[in-house]
Amino acid sequence: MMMIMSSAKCTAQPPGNADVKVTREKAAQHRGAIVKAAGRLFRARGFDKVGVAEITEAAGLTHGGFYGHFASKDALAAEACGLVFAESLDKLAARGDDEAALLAYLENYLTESHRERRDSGCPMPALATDIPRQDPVVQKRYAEGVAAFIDGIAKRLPGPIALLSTIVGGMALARATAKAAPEMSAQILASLRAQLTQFTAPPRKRQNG
Amino acid sequence: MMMIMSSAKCTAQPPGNADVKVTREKAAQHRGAIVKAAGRLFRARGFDKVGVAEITEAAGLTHGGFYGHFASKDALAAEACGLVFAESLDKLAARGDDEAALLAYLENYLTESHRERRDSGCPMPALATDIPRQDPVVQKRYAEGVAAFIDGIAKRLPGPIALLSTIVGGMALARATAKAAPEMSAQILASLRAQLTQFTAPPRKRQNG
DNA sequence: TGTACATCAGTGAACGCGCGTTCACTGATGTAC
DNA sequence: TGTACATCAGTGAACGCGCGTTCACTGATGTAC
Repeated sequence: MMMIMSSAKCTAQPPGNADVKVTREKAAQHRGAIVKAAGRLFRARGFDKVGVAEITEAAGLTHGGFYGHFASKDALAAEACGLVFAESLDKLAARGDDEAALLAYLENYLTESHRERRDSGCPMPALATDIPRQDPVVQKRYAEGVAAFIDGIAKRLPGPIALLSTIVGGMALARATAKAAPEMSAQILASLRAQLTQFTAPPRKRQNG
Repeated sequence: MMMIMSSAKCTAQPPGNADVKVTREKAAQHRGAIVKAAGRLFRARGFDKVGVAEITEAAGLTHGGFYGHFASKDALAAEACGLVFAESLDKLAARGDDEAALLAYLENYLTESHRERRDSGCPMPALATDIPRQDPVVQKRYAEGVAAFIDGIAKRLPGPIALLSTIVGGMALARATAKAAPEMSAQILASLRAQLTQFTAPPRKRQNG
């Protein structure tokens, strides 16, 4: 209204960034950066509260190119889910194959530090209640991750399912109550840490799961 | 384009339902129906995946009148959170005050039936990972509910925090893996049910939480 | 090695949709007389 | 008890916003010769 302009696009100025195309190697790095950013953001806030634009921006890109890398947001979610489980399993593996290694892992798991780093922490309590509503491929990746954790624990201690349920539920509850009832939240973690030794006791009657 | 009509509203026909106003008692029932429907829908799909329109429709109303009952969707979420915890605590209380009552409650808790009835089941595994991102009042109601459950368990058995963490985490994991790995999901619940007797064993060394 | 051109990774505007919230309006309720 | 009117619970259209996805376009990459 103020300025009379043709409706043709303004072609005088280049569109901001000069590097619109990039090496294939660089493109692969971009793809990896998107998956990594998605892994952090999805854990931090859940699949549905993080947009494609925010993920690509966190990876240093714009959202338009996203669908050159992934068929859909769900496809990215599945890949990110696989990645974060693989990373978490690596953390456990890096500590060793024996009972002491697992206990060290669990001591670290049940801390306020882990509670606050939801974006880089264990994907199981971070994503658990979102999963049933996600794409089947995401659910598959999650279930594979849970199975791998059960196996990983079983290798080091008997009764892996009870142990996994306890730490996942404890962390979820500690996070859910951290702001409104910080003392109870800390008490949940402290209580579970103190009971870790019970899992190392020799098997009593049966050791299901 | 096809029909020439004035832009004035069509006043010839009454707007559908004749009963636009209603008894105060009826209005209070409507309010209760909204909270109840919200309690079910929020548990089933999470706070952010359920809209105000869907909730009011489930209560037999339209969305326009919602803000005559509640200041915001968050305010409803807080009230619904309080309601579903109160209902769940009542279910435990209804079974009695002793250890056997709690075990009966837990046996029922750790079932596929409860797993599938997320909308009417325990709010803790249904809402856990959503809570840290919700309104502070919602977080407060949730934390109060968790505290009440810990107290309710402690009244009947020692070690309430480990027990609560186990069942909440186990149910969350069972639900998250139910579709992609149904056998593992069932195994999680079966394993935890089988281990319930361990919680009744006389205290060994310490009984934190 | 040098050149000409096709490819294609990335950009940014745009689309359609659903959401939380607002608002003018309706007409039965409930009250003042 | 009867009447006249103010109240207010509920309706449905509309608003602004953010989202997932699409698309015309850009220009460096990488290849054919």
